[in-house]
Amino acid sequence: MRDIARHAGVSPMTVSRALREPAAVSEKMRAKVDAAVREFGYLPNRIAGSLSSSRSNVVGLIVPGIRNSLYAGMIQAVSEVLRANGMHLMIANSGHSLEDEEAAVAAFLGQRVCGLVLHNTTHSKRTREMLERSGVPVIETGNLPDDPIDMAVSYSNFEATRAMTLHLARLGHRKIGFVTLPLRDNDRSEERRRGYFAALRELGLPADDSLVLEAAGGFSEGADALVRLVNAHPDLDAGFFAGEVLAVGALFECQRRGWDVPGRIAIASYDDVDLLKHAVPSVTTLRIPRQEIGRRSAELLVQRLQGAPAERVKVDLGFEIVQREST
Amino acid sequence: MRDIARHAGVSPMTVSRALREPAAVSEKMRAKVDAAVREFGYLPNRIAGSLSSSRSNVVGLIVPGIRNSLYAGMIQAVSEVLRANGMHLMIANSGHSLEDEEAAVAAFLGQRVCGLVLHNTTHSKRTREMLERSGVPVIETGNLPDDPIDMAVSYSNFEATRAMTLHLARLGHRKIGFVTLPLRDNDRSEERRRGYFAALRELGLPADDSLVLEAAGGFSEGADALVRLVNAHPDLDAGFFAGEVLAVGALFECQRRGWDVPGRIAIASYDDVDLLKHAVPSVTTLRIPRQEIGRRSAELLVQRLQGAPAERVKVDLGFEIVQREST
DNA sequence: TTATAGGTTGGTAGCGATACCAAACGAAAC
DNA sequence: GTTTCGTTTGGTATCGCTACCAACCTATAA
Repeated sequence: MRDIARHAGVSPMTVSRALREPAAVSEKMRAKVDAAVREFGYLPNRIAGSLSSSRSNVVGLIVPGIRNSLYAGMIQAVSEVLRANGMHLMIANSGHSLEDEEAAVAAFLGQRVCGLVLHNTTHSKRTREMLERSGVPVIETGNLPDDPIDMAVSYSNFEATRAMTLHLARLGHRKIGFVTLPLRDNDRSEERRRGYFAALRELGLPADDSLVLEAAGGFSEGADALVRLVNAHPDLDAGFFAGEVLAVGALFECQRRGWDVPGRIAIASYDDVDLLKHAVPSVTTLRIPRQEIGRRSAELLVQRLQGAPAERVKVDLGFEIVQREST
Repeated sequence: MRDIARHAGVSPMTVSRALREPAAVSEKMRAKVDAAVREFGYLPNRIAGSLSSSRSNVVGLIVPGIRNSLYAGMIQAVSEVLRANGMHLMIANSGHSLEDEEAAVAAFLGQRVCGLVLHNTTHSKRTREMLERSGVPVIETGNLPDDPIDMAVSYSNFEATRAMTLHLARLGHRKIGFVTLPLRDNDRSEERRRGYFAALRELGLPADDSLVLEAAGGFSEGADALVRLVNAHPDLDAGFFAGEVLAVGALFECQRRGWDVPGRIAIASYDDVDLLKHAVPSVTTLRIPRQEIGRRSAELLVQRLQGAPAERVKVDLGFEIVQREST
């Protein structure tokens, strides 16, 4: 920057200003600076800028698994909002482990991110301490926390699962199996299980533990879970899968066995991905506004950074049941 | 850090060393520092560290679309290798536009990333200039570039498409349609198209332009493309889709119309995602080592940062044909 | 003409770490 | 006891930028 200033015949201060708030600098100066910047292809060092101003323009995002296409829409939305505001995104993987989350939070705070989005609402003690002490705006998402650290943007896993279970009963299904993703260290899965049982109780249906199966999230696991459920309960008339891959895996299994869906068994899924809409038959599911969650999260962060008061915000973006051919 | 030093009764220099290279500090000092660090929950400011040492531990990754699950495996692999080496990942979206890529590169260089991975091998003039001048290690991927900026890790889109087309012919298919993703600003798509025609020429089959259809990457677009191809060429006996979503969209369309696959028409896809393996029938496809590409890219960057000589490396990780039920 | 204000420009002092060299220390050799 | 060498510790300058305030314009009003 010193060089640019020299070559433009102005002070470094003027260069800095011309780049950050062009309006505060006379047209003549701005032209000189711009010319020199272009000539030398100068790129301001944001590291130095951040250190000096103790402001940064990087937001950290921690997701349980980058690989999971579920988060892709949310990540994209966050990324877009940030970019529109001249900010950047760093991503880390917590792999469903609270320790890894803690490490990622520490690393991000060390990088002095200006905001954090955590796809998780239960944290280790040290994670909460670090976050609270840092004063960095935090968004929690993935579930609606009882005691948010700062801000939360999500939907209720409990209500969503409950609603779909009631929906299946309304369609006449009496024996509804539920296949959940692993429950360990995962409050979302736990909430969903609770929602399922709450619905059964309301319906006066027997809340049989053997109707719930835990499965890792692959196609074969979905197929396998379906088969095990049907073997244990030959009168099963609906399967509700807490993940689109599980559901489609089960659907494929039905195709292989020649079982009519929904004639022999109905299949319902979680999350509205394109695949479910185009599958044959198309699959009934819960639409979770993933992108909207990402968008709102980023917007709340941006607002806070632009001076909005630091108040605990809790946004429930809801969900929707999408009835299709499979139920 | 000054505070920590005071409370530990040592100099700031010793704190800095105790944190970065514990071996260079006596046990006594290290213990004092560690105690103070723990007591105050001190997190070193990496921004200041980077500025001072003019080293950073952040790698930038630019992909055409975060949303596309294709890149997810690669991103995950990059992320894991970096984390294992104490580094971090920033992600940006180029949305298939060279201007957006240029903006992202400028932003990342401004952030003084220590390495860059670009999922693209054609760039704007200014992008190349910036990268070359910056001296930052760069990996290009997604295709094998003729004139790499620095390092390249990929496979050959041309060879892969050619090989699958030859494979379909070997299975007895004579009239093979090809559905490509949009060609604009996308050298990968262009290479694939070339590979397809090269195979037809080798086979002595007529290279009919109307056998190639351009389609955006959705399920309906795949279904639609299949229908249009069959209408134009009633004797079409195979469809090769340059994207798994397109292929499965076409497969679903066959199911809806009751067309036997591969009896009435064979379907081949690009990229080996789980969906293709579990679909009914399972789909023949090209296995592209996406994860391996991510892993190698990150490893090459890490090696370079650890002092490996700055030589132009070009790694071809190849591909594999996965023959399944659909052909 | 001088005072006053508003708008620009420049100088100086950090931001919080690390690089580099000098000082202090301790152990081994004489 | 002194010298010497190697290791550990500390001081100072600096990384490249921005915050803050002082100095300087130019124009308008008194």
